[in-house]
Amino acid sequence: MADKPAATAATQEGQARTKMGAVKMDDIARMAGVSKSTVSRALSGSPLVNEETRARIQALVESHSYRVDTRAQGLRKGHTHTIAVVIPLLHEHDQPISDPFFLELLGHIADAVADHGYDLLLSKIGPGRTNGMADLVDTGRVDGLIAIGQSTAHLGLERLAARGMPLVVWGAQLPEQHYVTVGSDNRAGAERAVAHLIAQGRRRIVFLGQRTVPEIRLRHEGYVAALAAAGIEPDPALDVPTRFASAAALTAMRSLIAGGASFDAVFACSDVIAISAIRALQDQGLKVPQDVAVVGYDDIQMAAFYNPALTTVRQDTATGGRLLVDLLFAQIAGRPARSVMLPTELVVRASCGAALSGTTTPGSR
Amino acid sequence: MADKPAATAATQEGQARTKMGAVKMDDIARMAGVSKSTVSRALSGSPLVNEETRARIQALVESHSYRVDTRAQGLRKGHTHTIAVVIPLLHEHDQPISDPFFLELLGHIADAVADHGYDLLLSKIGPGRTNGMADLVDTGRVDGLIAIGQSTAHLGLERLAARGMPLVVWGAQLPEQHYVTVGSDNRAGAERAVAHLIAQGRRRIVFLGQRTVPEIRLRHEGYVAALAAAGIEPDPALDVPTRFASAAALTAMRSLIAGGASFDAVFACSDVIAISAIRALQDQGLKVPQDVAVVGYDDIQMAAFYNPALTTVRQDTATGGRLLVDLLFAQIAGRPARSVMLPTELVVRASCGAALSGTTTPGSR
DNA sequence: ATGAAAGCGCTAACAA
DNA sequence: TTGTTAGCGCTTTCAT
Repeated sequence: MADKPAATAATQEGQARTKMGAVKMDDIARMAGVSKSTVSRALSGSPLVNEETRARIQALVESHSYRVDTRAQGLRKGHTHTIAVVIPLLHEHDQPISDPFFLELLGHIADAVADHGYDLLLSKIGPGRTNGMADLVDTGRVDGLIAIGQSTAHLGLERLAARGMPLVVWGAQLPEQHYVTVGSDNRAGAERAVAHLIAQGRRRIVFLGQRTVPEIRLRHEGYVAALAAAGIEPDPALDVPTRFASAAALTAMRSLIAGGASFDAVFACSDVIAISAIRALQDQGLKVPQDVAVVGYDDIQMAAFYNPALTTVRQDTATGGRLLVDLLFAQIAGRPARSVMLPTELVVRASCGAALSGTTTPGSR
Repeated sequence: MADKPAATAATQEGQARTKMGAVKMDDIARMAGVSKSTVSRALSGSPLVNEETRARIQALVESHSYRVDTRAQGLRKGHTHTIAVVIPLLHEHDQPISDPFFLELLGHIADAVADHGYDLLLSKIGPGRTNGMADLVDTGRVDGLIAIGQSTAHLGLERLAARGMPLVVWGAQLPEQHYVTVGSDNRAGAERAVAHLIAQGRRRIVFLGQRTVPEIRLRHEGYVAALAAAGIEPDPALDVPTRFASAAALTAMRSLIAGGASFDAVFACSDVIAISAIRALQDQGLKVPQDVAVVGYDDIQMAAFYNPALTTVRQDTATGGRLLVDLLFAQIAGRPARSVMLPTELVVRASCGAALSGTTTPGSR
């Protein structure tokens, strides 16, 4: 590890940097026999620079693999070319949760951000400290914020938006809300899923999810609406709160079963929760979907591969992620941005006990 | 959304910013009746500043919620206080994969980075373009790099390390390698798992994973070693390459079955792959573990909740993530850093058909 | 078509 | 203990 660099160093004649002392715009200028300003212009594609000069500069830039210092550039131009993604739920109870849904969404956001030529800062700021989010832009680290899940931060988010901070959040669209959200139609998605369960002849349907989260509250409304449409009175005993982690869901389901509750279906507020619930049911010798039908939410990749394959409400993370980013850039550019509610799709597979002839298996369609 | 800010604005007397025009250090200095330098000193906890002055400055800073501009600070001090995490596999074939293992590791890295008071830049640079990684630090965007999975970028990573760039990669420890890695003992982990399968009486064991990835190659070595120890000759027909995505694994497994291969166990190179494989087996009416025993790798949270619960080789993402970060900071500080190989643990659950009396179910221990 | 000079917001000598 | 003066590396008037 000692001589290799030296050897390489001897190769290039200019040898800009061996380890430190990166080449700067001034250096390129000197070598090209022009001024800093000209180099700057050449690099930013200004038309007021001689083609020949530009070529000479380009060559130098290449051969020395010079890159403009974005930090200095940003300081001068007043922006950062990076946006932050904040995932409150990433640190539920100081333990990273690992819901695949987040990574899927994050992946799409990363793509979209990169397409705009921006960098992405991932922040672990919790929902409690929205001023932490504000700092991110106040200290000139990012140009805007994307929050995934409003969680309990609603008020804080309102404050940020009121301050004119570029901000888009993935989550529920609340009444009287002043910040921009992108999210699926939680109410309709849940209603549709529960209606489907009812159509299968299920009547005692468990609601598995924590209603303190705005999106979950909307899903609960959909649940209630579907029941109402069928003339069913919601039973409080079947309203089971649980966090998004597998273990929490398992525990919740187990104690429901232990409590002797009677039910024939479960509407779980995420696929991860659904999977844990199924596990708990099977452990007790209950068959899914025969004894208990289960529907999840999200349609994470693994949903199709579980056994039984999971019926679930698909959230379109691809267009969601892109929209999140587009709306943020609109705000940064000073253009108006309006909240968007994405339609959901009920993906019927085996776990809900629907027309088994049509069981959707991955790859089979 | 129009009058709220105005109302709030009237509340605070100083009213630093309504929307733009963030307050700067100069402003605080003027208000405090001191110079910029004094403010700078006060804020950085310098001992050469009068306590009373410091208090006055602090008060102003609070009331105007002033934050120093990290971009300017970094420009001056020569660092960025942010490090980049590059996940090559995040964009296999232009499609984001969503292996929970990555999120778990990423979460721990995020924690550790935050503990150091640094920011985390998430980059989608692919394994092919390691010069893209170099740019990240050359353009002054980050102080160092963490690559998750060396994938096919080995040579590029070597070059970066040779240039003296702070870099740590999660992956396999290759011979003659000049960059620092953190990773589990892939060879031993795989060997142990396969040996366990053999101990259950299985002899025809499928290897499910792509050997072009260094870590997978090591796992294959372990697989071969375990077979050899039992006097079993590896059958090339049972060496099934597959990418990390669920769909790819499903396809691979299906065509193996369709090809009429005979086998009684599967060693899958990730839990996601294992789950898809089980799905494929069950679709064909094969029982797991009775007909085919399956072992996975990673021990993602969901492994315990699958049906059957997955026997798997646990990789300790918590200490892995922390180590990755610690070693990177060591390099940044100019301290020496040595590669670390983490021990793995075989977590025996139902899918491998081991002593079923002891089936490990989540929460039951 | 190019150069000189003035900053972007901050820190770090060097003085006082 | 505090202020003054230079920059960090770049962009951008304003001249030429």
